[in-house]
Amino acid sequence: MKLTSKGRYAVMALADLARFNNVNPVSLRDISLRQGISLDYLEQIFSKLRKKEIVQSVRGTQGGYILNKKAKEIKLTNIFDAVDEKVKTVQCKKESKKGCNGKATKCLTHNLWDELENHIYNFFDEKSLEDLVKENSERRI
Amino acid sequence: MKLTSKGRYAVMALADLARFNNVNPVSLRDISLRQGISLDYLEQIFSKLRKKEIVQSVRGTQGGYILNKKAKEIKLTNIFDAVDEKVKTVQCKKESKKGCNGKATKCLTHNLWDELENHIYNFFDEKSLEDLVKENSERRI
DNA sequence: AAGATACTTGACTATTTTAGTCAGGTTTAT
DNA sequence: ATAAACCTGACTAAAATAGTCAAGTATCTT
Ligand code: FES
Ligand code: FES
Repeated sequence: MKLTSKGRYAVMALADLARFNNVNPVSLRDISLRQGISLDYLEQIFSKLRKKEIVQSVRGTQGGYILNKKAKEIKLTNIFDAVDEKVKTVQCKKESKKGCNGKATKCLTHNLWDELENHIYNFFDEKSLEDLVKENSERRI
Repeated sequence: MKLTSKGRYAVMALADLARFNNVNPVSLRDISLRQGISLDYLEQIFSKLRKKEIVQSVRGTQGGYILNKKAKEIKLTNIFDAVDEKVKTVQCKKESKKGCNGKATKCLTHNLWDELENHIYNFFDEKSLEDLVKENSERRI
Protein backbone atom coordinates (compact mmCIF):
# COMPACT_ATOMS: atom_id res chain seq x y z
CA MET A 1 0.00 0.00 0.00
CA LYS A 2 1.33 3.34 -0.89
CA LEU A 3 0.29 6.62 -2.31
CA THR A 4 1.62 7.85 -5.63
CA SER A 5 3.23 11.19 -6.17
CA LYS A 6 0.49 12.44 -8.38
CA GLY A 7 -2.15 12.40 -5.68
CA ARG A 8 0.32 13.58 -3.13
CA TYR A 9 1.41 16.52 -5.25
CA ALA A 10 -2.13 17.41 -6.18
CA VAL A 11 -3.12 17.78 -2.56
CA MET A 12 0.08 19.58 -1.70
CA ALA A 13 -0.24 22.02 -4.54
CA LEU A 14 -3.86 22.77 -3.79
CA ALA A 15 -3.08 23.30 -0.15
CA ASP A 16 -0.49 25.82 -1.24
CA LEU A 17 -2.92 27.41 -3.65
CA ALA A 18 -5.61 27.65 -1.00
CA ARG A 19 -3.24 29.42 1.34
CA PHE A 20 -2.22 32.08 -1.13
CA ASN A 21 -5.52 32.29 -2.91
CA ASN A 22 -6.48 35.73 -1.74
CA VAL A 23 -7.15 37.99 -4.68
CA ASN A 24 -4.64 37.16 -7.35
CA PRO A 25 -4.14 33.90 -9.15
CA VAL A 26 -1.19 31.81 -8.05
CA SER A 27 1.28 30.74 -10.70
CA LEU A 28 2.47 27.19 -10.97
CA ARG A 29 5.97 28.53 -10.94
CA ASP A 30 5.48 29.83 -7.42
CA ILE A 31 3.98 26.57 -6.26
CA SER A 32 6.78 24.68 -7.92
CA LEU A 33 9.38 26.73 -6.06
CA ARG A 34 7.64 26.72 -2.72
CA GLN A 35 6.77 23.05 -2.68
CA GLY A 36 9.66 21.65 -4.64
CA ILE A 37 7.59 20.03 -7.36
CA SER A 38 8.62 19.88 -11.01
CA LEU A 39 6.85 22.60 -12.98
CA ASP A 40 6.18 20.34 -15.94
CA TYR A 41 4.65 17.74 -13.72
CA LEU A 42 2.49 20.33 -11.99
CA GLU A 43 1.14 21.35 -15.35
CA GLN A 44 -0.04 17.84 -16.05
CA ILE A 45 -1.72 17.72 -12.68
CA PHE A 46 -3.41 21.10 -12.97
CA SER A 47 -4.67 20.30 -16.41
CA LYS A 48 -6.67 17.51 -14.81
CA LEU A 49 -7.79 19.64 -11.91
CA ARG A 50 -9.05 22.26 -14.33
CA LYS A 51 -10.99 19.75 -16.38
CA LYS A 52 -12.72 18.58 -13.25
CA GLU A 53 -13.49 22.21 -12.35
CA ILE A 54 -11.58 22.23 -9.14
CA VAL A 55 -9.49 25.19 -10.27
CA GLN A 56 -9.83 27.94 -12.85
CA SER A 57 -6.99 29.18 -14.97
CA VAL A 58 -6.06 32.77 -15.71
CA ARG A 59 -3.79 33.10 -18.70
CA GLY A 60 -1.18 35.69 -19.47
CA THR A 61 1.20 37.67 -17.32
CA GLN A 62 0.22 37.67 -13.67
CA GLY A 63 -1.89 34.69 -14.50
CA GLY A 64 -2.10 31.43 -12.64
CA TYR A 65 -4.76 29.37 -11.01
CA ILE A 66 -7.52 30.08 -8.54
CA LEU A 67 -9.82 27.74 -6.70
CA ASN A 68 -13.12 27.24 -8.42
CA LYS A 69 -14.99 26.59 -5.18
CA LYS A 70 -14.54 27.48 -1.57
CA ALA A 71 -11.84 25.53 0.17
CA LYS A 72 -14.45 24.12 2.48
CA GLU A 73 -16.31 22.58 -0.42
CA ILE A 74 -13.33 20.80 -1.91
CA LYS A 75 -13.03 17.40 -0.32
CA LEU A 76 -9.95 15.29 -0.73
CA THR A 77 -12.04 12.72 -2.53
CA ASN A 78 -12.70 15.29 -5.23
CA ILE A 79 -9.01 15.93 -5.66
CA PHE A 80 -8.07 12.28 -5.79
CA ASP A 81 -10.78 11.59 -8.25
CA ALA A 82 -9.64 14.42 -10.50
CA VAL A 83 -6.08 13.18 -10.83
CA ASP A 84 -7.07 9.53 -11.17
CA GLU A 85 -5.58 8.50 -7.87
CA LYS A 86 -7.44 5.31 -7.21
CA VAL A 87 -8.62 4.35 -3.77
CA LYS A 88 -9.38 0.89 -4.99
CA THR A 89 -8.42 -1.97 -2.77
CA VAL A 90 -10.61 -4.78 -4.08
CA GLN A 91 -9.06 -6.54 -7.03
CA CYS A 92 -12.21 -7.58 -8.79
CA LYS A 93 -14.89 -5.55 -10.46
CA LYS A 94 -17.44 -4.85 -7.80
CA GLU A 95 -20.43 -5.10 -10.09
CA SER A 96 -19.36 -8.47 -11.40
CA LYS A 97 -20.33 -11.56 -9.48
CA LYS A 98 -17.03 -13.18 -10.32
CA GLY A 99 -14.12 -13.14 -7.94
CA CYS A 100 -10.68 -11.69 -8.54
CA ASN A 101 -9.39 -15.18 -9.23
CA GLY A 102 -11.84 -15.60 -12.06
CA LYS A 103 -13.94 -18.05 -10.08
CA ALA A 104 -17.68 -17.89 -9.73
CA THR A 105 -17.73 -16.46 -6.22
CA LYS A 106 -15.96 -13.59 -4.54
CA CYS A 107 -12.67 -14.47 -2.92
CA LEU A 108 -12.17 -15.02 0.80
CA THR A 109 -10.86 -11.54 1.30
CA HIS A 110 -13.24 -9.57 -0.84
CA ASN A 111 -15.28 -8.24 2.06
CA LEU A 112 -12.16 -7.22 3.85
CA TRP A 113 -10.86 -5.05 1.04
CA ASP A 114 -14.26 -3.62 0.48
CA GLU A 115 -14.48 -2.56 4.09
CA LEU A 116 -11.04 -1.04 3.87
CA GLU A 117 -12.01 0.86 0.78
CA ASN A 118 -14.91 2.43 2.62
CA HIS A 119 -12.75 3.13 5.59
CA ILE A 120 -10.27 5.09 3.51
CA TYR A 121 -12.93 6.74 1.41
CA ASN A 122 -14.63 8.07 4.51
CA PHE A 123 -11.39 9.49 5.76
CA PHE A 124 -10.86 11.42 2.54
CA ASP A 125 -14.43 12.48 2.21
CA GLU A 126 -14.46 14.11 5.61
CA LYS A 127 -11.37 16.19 4.93
CA SER A 128 -11.65 19.42 3.03
CA LEU A 129 -8.95 21.67 1.72
CA GLU A 130 -9.95 24.14 4.39
CA ASP A 131 -9.21 21.62 7.11
CA LEU A 132 -5.77 21.17 5.67
CA VAL A 133 -5.05 24.86 5.51
CA LYS A 134 -6.26 25.39 9.05
CA GLU A 135 -4.06 22.64 10.37
CA ASN A 136 -1.09 24.40 8.88
CA SER A 137 -2.15 27.96 9.61
CA GLU A 138 0.32 28.44 12.44
CA ARG A 139 3.25 27.13 10.45
CA ARG A 140 5.69 28.84 8.13
CA ILE A 141 6.64 27.05 4.94
CA MET B 1 -3.50 4.06 -3.74
CA LYS B 2 -3.67 0.38 -4.18
CA LEU B 3 -2.70 -2.84 -2.57
CA THR B 4 -0.11 -5.14 -4.09
CA SER B 5 -0.68 -8.77 -4.79
CA LYS B 6 1.84 -9.92 -2.28
CA GLY B 7 -0.10 -8.64 0.71
CA ARG B 8 -3.35 -9.60 -0.88
CA TYR B 9 -2.22 -13.16 -1.50
CA ALA B 10 -0.67 -13.50 1.93
CA VAL B 11 -3.96 -12.69 3.60
CA MET B 12 -5.92 -14.84 1.20
CA ALA B 13 -3.64 -17.83 1.65
CA LEU B 14 -3.65 -17.53 5.41
CA ALA B 15 -7.42 -17.27 5.45
CA ASP B 16 -7.51 -20.49 3.48
CA LEU B 17 -4.97 -22.08 5.77
CA ALA B 18 -6.91 -21.05 8.86
CA ARG B 19 -10.04 -22.63 7.51
CA PHE B 20 -8.45 -25.99 6.82
CA ASN B 21 -6.04 -25.94 9.68
CA ASN B 22 -7.59 -28.71 11.71
CA VAL B 23 -5.12 -31.45 12.40
CA ASN B 24 -2.99 -31.89 9.34
CA PRO B 25 -0.74 -29.37 7.70
CA VAL B 26 -2.05 -27.75 4.55
CA SER B 27 0.11 -27.93 1.45
CA LEU B 28 0.80 -24.90 -0.67
CA ARG B 29 -0.30 -26.95 -3.62
CA ASP B 30 -3.79 -27.15 -2.20
CA ILE B 31 -3.89 -23.46 -1.42
CA SER B 32 -2.59 -22.72 -4.88
CA LEU B 33 -5.38 -24.75 -6.47
CA ARG B 34 -8.16 -23.50 -4.23
CA GLN B 35 -7.24 -19.84 -4.38
CA GLY B 36 -5.75 -19.66 -7.84
CA ILE B 37 -2.36 -18.35 -6.79
CA SER B 38 0.90 -19.39 -8.44
CA LEU B 39 2.63 -22.05 -6.38
CA ASP B 40 6.05 -20.56 -6.87
CA TYR B 41 4.84 -17.20 -5.72
CA LEU B 42 3.18 -18.73 -2.68
CA GLU B 43 6.49 -20.28 -1.71
CA GLN B 44 8.13 -16.89 -1.67
CA ILE B 45 5.36 -15.52 0.48
CA PHE B 46 5.32 -18.41 2.95
CA SER B 47 9.05 -18.25 3.32
CA LYS B 48 8.56 -14.78 4.76
CA LEU B 49 5.63 -15.81 6.88
CA ARG B 50 7.67 -18.62 8.36
CA LYS B 51 10.61 -16.36 9.16
CA LYS B 52 8.26 -14.08 11.05
CA GLU B 53 6.85 -17.10 12.89
CA ILE B 54 3.34 -16.73 11.66
CA VAL B 55 3.33 -20.25 10.27
CA GLN B 56 5.30 -23.42 10.89
CA SER B 57 6.40 -25.74 8.14
CA VAL B 58 6.19 -29.52 8.08
CA ARG B 59 8.51 -31.01 5.52
CA GLY B 60 8.21 -34.20 3.56
CA THR B 61 5.26 -36.05 2.12
CA GLN B 62 1.95 -35.02 3.65
CA GLY B 63 3.74 -31.91 4.83
CA GLY B 64 2.59 -28.36 4.51
CA TYR B 65 2.09 -25.41 6.78
CA ILE B 66 0.22 -24.85 10.00
CA LEU B 67 -0.54 -21.67 11.87
CA ASN B 68 1.97 -20.91 14.57
CA LYS B 69 -0.55 -19.07 16.73
CA LYS B 70 -4.25 -19.07 17.18
CA ALA B 71 -6.15 -17.37 14.40
CA LYS B 72 -7.45 -14.87 16.90
CA GLU B 73 -3.93 -13.78 17.76
CA ILE B 74 -2.84 -13.14 14.20
CA LYS B 75 -3.69 -9.61 13.26
CA LEU B 76 -3.59 -8.38 9.71
CA THR B 77 -0.86 -5.98 10.71
CA ASN B 78 1.33 -8.97 11.54
CA ILE B 79 0.73 -10.47 8.14
CA PHE B 80 1.39 -7.28 6.26
CA ASP B 81 4.50 -6.66 8.22
CA ALA B 82 5.80 -10.15 7.49
CA VAL B 83 5.54 -9.83 3.73
CA ASP B 84 6.85 -6.26 3.64
CA GLU B 85 3.58 -4.79 2.50
CA LYS B 86 4.05 -1.22 3.53
CA VAL B 87 1.26 0.83 5.01
CA LYS B 88 3.37 3.90 4.62
CA THR B 89 1.66 6.96 3.33
CA VAL B 90 4.01 9.71 4.45
CA GLN B 91 6.81 10.26 1.99
CA CYS B 92 9.47 11.42 4.41
CA LYS B 93 11.24 9.59 7.17
CA LYS B 94 9.19 10.19 10.26
CA GLU B 95 12.13 10.42 12.61
CA SER B 96 13.84 13.02 10.49
CA LYS B 97 12.92 16.63 10.95
CA LYS B 98 13.26 17.25 7.26
CA GLY B 99 10.31 17.25 4.93
CA CYS B 100 9.74 15.03 1.94
CA ASN B 101 10.85 17.87 -0.31
CA GLY B 102 14.22 18.01 1.39
CA LYS B 103 13.34 21.27 3.10
CA ALA B 104 13.88 21.98 6.76
CA THR B 105 10.25 21.60 7.79
CA LYS B 106 7.62 18.98 7.16
CA CYS B 107 5.49 19.55 4.08
CA LEU B 108 1.96 20.96 4.12
CA THR B 109 0.41 17.54 3.87
CA HIS B 110 2.59 15.61 6.27
CA ASN B 111 0.04 15.56 9.06
CA LEU B 112 -2.64 14.43 6.68
CA TRP B 113 -0.73 11.37 5.52
CA ASP B 114 0.30 10.60 9.01
CA GLU B 115 -3.30 10.60 10.14
CA LEU B 116 -4.25 8.40 7.22
CA GLU B 117 -1.49 6.00 8.11
CA ASN B 118 -2.88 5.63 11.60
CA HIS B 119 -6.37 5.29 10.26
CA ILE B 120 -5.39 2.37 8.07
CA TYR B 121 -3.13 0.84 10.66
CA ASN B 122 -5.96 0.76 13.16
CA PHE B 123 -8.20 -0.93 10.69
CA PHE B 124 -5.69 -3.70 10.12
CA ASP B 125 -4.75 -4.01 13.73
CA GLU B 126 -8.31 -4.66 14.79
CA LYS B 127 -8.84 -7.44 12.30
CA SER B 128 -7.64 -10.93 13.09
CA LEU B 129 -7.49 -13.98 10.90
CA GLU B 130 -10.30 -15.40 12.97
CA ASP B 131 -12.54 -12.48 12.07
CA LEU B 132 -11.89 -13.18 8.42
CA VAL B 133 -12.68 -16.84 8.70
CA LYS B 134 -15.86 -16.19 10.60
CA GLU B 135 -17.05 -13.70 8.02
CA ASN B 136 -16.71 -16.40 5.42
CA SER B 137 -17.87 -19.34 7.49
CA GLU B 138 -21.23 -19.61 5.81
CA ARG B 139 -19.75 -19.53 2.33
CA ARG B 140 -18.45 -22.28 0.12
CA ILE B 141 -15.29 -21.62 -1.80
C1' DA C 1 3.89 46.43 -31.32
C1' DA C 2 7.10 43.72 -28.70
C1' DG C 3 8.35 40.98 -25.12
C1' DA C 4 7.63 38.42 -21.16
C1' DT C 5 4.95 35.60 -18.39
C1' DA C 6 2.32 31.77 -17.79
C1' DC C 7 -1.11 28.52 -19.22
C1' DT C 8 -1.87 24.23 -22.72
C1' DT C 9 -1.11 19.98 -24.87
C1' DG C 10 0.83 15.84 -26.29
C1' DA C 11 4.46 12.84 -26.94
C1' DC C 12 8.33 10.66 -25.14
C1' DT C 13 11.38 8.00 -21.76
C1' DA C 14 14.34 6.32 -17.86
C1' DT C 15 13.64 4.12 -13.69
C1' DT C 16 11.46 1.32 -10.52
C1' DT C 17 8.23 -1.94 -8.96
C1' DT C 18 5.52 -5.83 -9.51
C1' DA C 19 4.34 -10.36 -10.22
C1' DG C 20 5.71 -13.66 -11.24
C1' DT C 21 8.95 -17.87 -13.49
C1' DC C 22 12.70 -21.10 -13.38
C1' DA C 23 16.10 -24.17 -11.77
C1' DG C 24 17.97 -26.67 -8.57
C1' DG C 25 18.06 -28.10 -4.32
C1' DT C 26 16.64 -30.70 0.77
C1' DT C 27 13.55 -33.22 3.91
C1' DT C 28 10.61 -36.94 5.22
C1' DA C 29 6.49 -40.32 4.98
C1' DT C 30 5.45 -44.53 2.90
C1' DA D 1 13.56 -45.79 -3.48
C1' DT D 2 10.35 -42.65 -4.66
C1' DA D 3 7.32 -39.03 -4.55
C1' DA D 4 5.42 -35.17 -2.18
C1' DA D 5 6.30 -30.94 -0.53
C1' DC D 6 9.20 -27.54 1.47
C1' DC D 7 13.31 -24.25 0.42
C1' DT D 8 16.26 -20.80 -1.91
C1' DG D 9 18.08 -17.63 -5.01
C1' DA D 10 18.40 -15.76 -9.38
C1' DC D 11 16.21 -14.11 -13.23
C1' DT D 12 12.76 -11.36 -16.18
C1' DA D 13 8.68 -9.45 -18.83
C1' DA D 14 5.43 -6.16 -18.24
C1' DA D 15 3.39 -2.37 -16.15
C1' DA D 16 3.33 1.79 -13.59
C1' DT D 17 5.59 5.92 -12.15
C1' DA D 18 7.62 10.24 -12.30
C1' DG D 19 8.93 12.82 -14.69
C1' DT D 20 11.15 15.54 -19.26
C1' DC D 21 10.78 17.82 -23.64
C1' DA D 22 8.94 20.46 -27.31
C1' DA D 23 5.96 23.41 -29.40
C1' DG D 24 2.56 25.90 -28.94
C1' DT D 25 -1.43 29.98 -27.32
C1' DA D 26 -3.25 33.80 -24.52
C1' DT D 27 -2.74 38.02 -22.12
C1' DC D 28 -0.51 41.60 -19.61
C1' DT D 29 2.96 45.34 -19.35
C1' DT D 30 5.58 48.77 -21.42
S1 FES E 1 -11.22 -8.84 -4.24
FE1 FES E 1 -13.22 -9.13 -4.94
S2 FES E 1 -13.18 -11.24 -5.32
FE2 FES E 1 -11.19 -10.99 -4.60
S1 FES F 1 5.16 13.67 3.92
FE1 FES F 1 6.37 14.13 5.63
S2 FES F 1 7.17 16.03 4.97
FE2 FES F 1 5.96 15.57 3.28
